[in-house]
Amino acid sequence: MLKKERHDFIMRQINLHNRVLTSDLVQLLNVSEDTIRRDLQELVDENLLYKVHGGALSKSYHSSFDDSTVYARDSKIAIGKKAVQLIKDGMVVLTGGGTTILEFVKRLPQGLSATFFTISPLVAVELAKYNNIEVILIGGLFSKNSQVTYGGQVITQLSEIKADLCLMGTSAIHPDEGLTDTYWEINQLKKAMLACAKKTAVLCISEKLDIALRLRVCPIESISYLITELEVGHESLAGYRAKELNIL
Amino acid sequence: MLKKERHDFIMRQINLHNRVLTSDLVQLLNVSEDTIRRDLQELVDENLLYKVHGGALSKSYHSSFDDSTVYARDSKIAIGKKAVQLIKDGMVVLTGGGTTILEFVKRLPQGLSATFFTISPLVAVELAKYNNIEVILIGGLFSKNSQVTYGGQVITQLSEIKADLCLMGTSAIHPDEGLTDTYWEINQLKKAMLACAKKTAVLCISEKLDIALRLRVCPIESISYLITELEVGHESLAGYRAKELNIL
DNA sequence: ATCAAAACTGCGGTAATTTGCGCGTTTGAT
DNA sequence: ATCAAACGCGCAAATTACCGCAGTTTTGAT
Repeated sequence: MLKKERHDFIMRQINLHNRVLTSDLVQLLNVSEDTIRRDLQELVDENLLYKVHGGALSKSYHSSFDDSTVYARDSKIAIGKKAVQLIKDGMVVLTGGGTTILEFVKRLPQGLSATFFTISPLVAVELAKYNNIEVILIGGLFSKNSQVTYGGQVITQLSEIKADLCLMGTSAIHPDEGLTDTYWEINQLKKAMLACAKKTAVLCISEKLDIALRLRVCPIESISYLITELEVGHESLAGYRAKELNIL
Repeated sequence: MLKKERHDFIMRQINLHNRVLTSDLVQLLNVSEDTIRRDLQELVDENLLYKVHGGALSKSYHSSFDDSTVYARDSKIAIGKKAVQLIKDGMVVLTGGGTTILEFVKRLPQGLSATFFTISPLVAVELAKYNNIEVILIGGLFSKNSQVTYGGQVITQLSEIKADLCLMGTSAIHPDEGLTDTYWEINQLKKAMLACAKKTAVLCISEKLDIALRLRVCPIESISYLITELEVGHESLAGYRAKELNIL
């Protein structure tokens, strides 16, 4: 393999995953560590990436402030990490959109082999960074507010899917009222998503607990897992524990 | 064997494999290394390939790996501005993906009222910033390389659309060979896109001119507009002017 | 057809690039 | 504090690139 090809390969990995480990590159490209280190140094000289102990990082990754402006990001990261535990090799997963789901996707293990359906373009782009994940983006009208696809076409396509697990963010959850939402279309969408998955996990930062909105998506019993940033035994979750859904 | 024959042979290898090793060419063509090196140098002078230590790489191959900093961004912005002129209120537009298309979208007038179909999640997200544009994202398998949806489902959905204009980026364009591409799936996709639009505009930075890859998408006659960053009268476009497509 | 100029090719010698390895140093986690 | 992993530096071997030269072929004009 020519040096230029290695450089291109490395840059591709960087653009795809925002980071790369020296040891991984050694295996993937089948050259010595020294060569990789020299390659990385040359790419640094060309101002194309940052080098760190153990590998390299994307330049744009650091300069993009997108992440830091995410509301309650720490909570969402914690939720994302917990949600990752539910994912096993070979699973068919359906996800919604939203910043919480996005944090979850970013924390999936590199080698994971699975199939993901999603209605969120941003989630799809993030999922595409994993080599062994097949990504199917469900198309339809694109919602400017929620940044997900919706409408009849989406619901029709959902009805043809059978997923092992559905992961969705939430607008509001309440022990008695269950999942609720404000917009009719989103409401319909969530119902369709629930219907096509064996199990459903709801990702929910604690401040959205105990709230009920106008439109009912489903009763609390339809949910398999509730994932918040709180400890499992936290008192705020008492009302949900009584409903015998799994709390993570 | 004549020099011209060697050059053709080398270019064929390049278009086929995107790369070629000097040592291989020495064996295949049964000439000295110096001759090969001189051949490669001449092809570089003709702007047909990149020479690297140990061999040469295809130009289009190289540009298909976009750097994190958008490659040739200024050119793409210029192309985007020209493409905007083709868009009128009420139009139904179909777009592909890629950084050039993205620059085009960013330069649409704010008040524009139109319907956009797209196979690119990133384009969809960008289009969603316009209040009066209806965005329909065409769903399907998501390509990790091209960052667009593809596959049978996409093609089926495309067949149900009738668009006024199709805007697509390009891997390579050639006066005689027309539009060509390297990947089968993308090739099929582009054919389907062409088929469902009344007119097609190809957005193409000048360095992708006069290149032919393995798979044929369509002859030059199927294209309505060719948009490059060059002036309309630029000499590089002479071969295309003869084909009576509109050059912007 | 003939001859000179230009182009092409291979060869020898030299310079530059690339790569892997050894080895002492630095780094980061426990 | 300690230790393994990661790092950087210099060196040597191998490969590749470059330069000038000479022999051969092609070109083009008479």
